Amino acid sequence: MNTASGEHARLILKLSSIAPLLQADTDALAGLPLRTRSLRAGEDIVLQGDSPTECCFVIDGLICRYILTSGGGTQIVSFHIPGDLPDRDSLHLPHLDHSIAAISQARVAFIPHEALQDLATRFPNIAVALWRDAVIDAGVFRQWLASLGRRNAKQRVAHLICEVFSRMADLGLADGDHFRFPVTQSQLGDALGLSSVHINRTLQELRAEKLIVWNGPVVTIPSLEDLSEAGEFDPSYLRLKPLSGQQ
Amino acid sequence: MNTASGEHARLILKLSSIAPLLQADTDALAGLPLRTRSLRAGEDIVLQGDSPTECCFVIDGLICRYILTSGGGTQIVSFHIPGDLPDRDSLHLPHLDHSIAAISQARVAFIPHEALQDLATRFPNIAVALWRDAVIDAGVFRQWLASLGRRNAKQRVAHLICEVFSRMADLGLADGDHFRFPVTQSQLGDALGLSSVHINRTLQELRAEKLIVWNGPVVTIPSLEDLSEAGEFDPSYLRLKPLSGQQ
DNA sequence: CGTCGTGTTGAGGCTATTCAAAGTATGTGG
DNA sequence: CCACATACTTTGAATAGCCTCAACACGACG
Repeated sequence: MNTASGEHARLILKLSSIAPLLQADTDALAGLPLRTRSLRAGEDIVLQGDSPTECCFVIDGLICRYILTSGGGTQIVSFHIPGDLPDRDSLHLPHLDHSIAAISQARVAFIPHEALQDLATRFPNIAVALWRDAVIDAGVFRQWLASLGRRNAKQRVAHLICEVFSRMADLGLADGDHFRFPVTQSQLGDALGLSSVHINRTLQELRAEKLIVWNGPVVTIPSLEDLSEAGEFDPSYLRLKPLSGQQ
Repeated sequence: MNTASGEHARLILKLSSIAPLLQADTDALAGLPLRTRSLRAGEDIVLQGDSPTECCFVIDGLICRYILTSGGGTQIVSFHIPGDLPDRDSLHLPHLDHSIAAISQARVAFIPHEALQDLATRFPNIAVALWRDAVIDAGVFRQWLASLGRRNAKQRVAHLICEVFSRMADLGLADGDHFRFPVTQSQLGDALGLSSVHINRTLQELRAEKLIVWNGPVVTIPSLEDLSEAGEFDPSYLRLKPLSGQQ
């Protein structure tokens, strides 16, 4: 009925990589109304406390979710790359407990809650894909908790770089040993619970040890093995098990 | 068909508080095979790396999930009270990225993955309840991240106490202004990314300011308002919005 | 009675912070 | 093409928060 545009194709690709979808499922997804929007770097998409009526789907660029503390601090709780649905949970939340913003220049598409909710109700496979997507998210949160709670600055940076690289490589968004990660050192600090000054010194150490090369927005990882060891990174938490008893 | 035992009733109560269930849904839940087990304090239930074939449901006592770092550190990533399904996500994970253990003496029930998966497939309302349960979990993770990343020791302790108290009060497990929270100071440190020594001093401060009273396993909160302010705690992230377009 | 787990206290040290300033792009308007 | 503004990185110095190590107190328990 509806020819899938590039955006629809990307969404279908993403969800079908999480849970197996049938023709009927992908057809339904292809018919979703999408409203695309371009964003400047730093622009907010949804604010803490909002009750959005749409879900945001990342087409291009880097997006983050963050929480403001009353002392004026910022805690970035996740980074989102093309294919992600940063506020998938807003389907169920009365008020967002966090804001969503574009880190770099970005392009996103908005999907009305109603439409997505409707699909999730009528197409169980789609609901399962969204649910399972949330499960991966939770695994990432747990690893971040382990970083902020029990890893030192060098390990935190190394772990984060490994995580983002792995997720990008998975979707074909990395180019060999390097990838675009256009964050400032201050944003890195806000993600890892450190000051920008300390991030700067930690990056210098990592560079001196040839564990990373950071050129503008491009990060190069000479040896993923070495960096993984430095950040005690084990990628298994990023992958789901194949569905049993379904398909 | 099957008369719901106390355990089944508790599970049904919990899930129906998250998403509306119909008679058919609750009947199906009442028929779930449950294997109960008693645990000593400190006993592990599932280990990091395991591939459990059952989900664990908390009937009584305090349970936690934790991650071990290679340096020997422990990061507790969540506490679980009666009614919780600590390893609900194991339905989708090939290998657990964390361990689960009993903090206090506890009683849990195990539900085979197969049976729960089957119910989720056949009864969409049950799948939605489980999914939404995962969404709350994620909100709690985000708040923990904000604590570990951007709040000081006193705020972290205050926030955690408020969170656990609120969750318990919600389920009728708190008694007025006090509740059972049988954690050691060392475990508190492992949850909040602090040393037990520093937890000890922080608790002394909070006691001196009459923000908490800690008597053995029982915590009393003289003024929830004051403690919430000290921990910049806002309970709204613990609650879901009512489902629209479904019932 | 000794042992173990837990809470408490002190001293010293390290990690990371804050404040401050200077250096380096990059862009903008005249 | 220069003057200027803005954003980000880098460096230094002083300080604070939290950690580690160590010791001791106390109750529970075999």
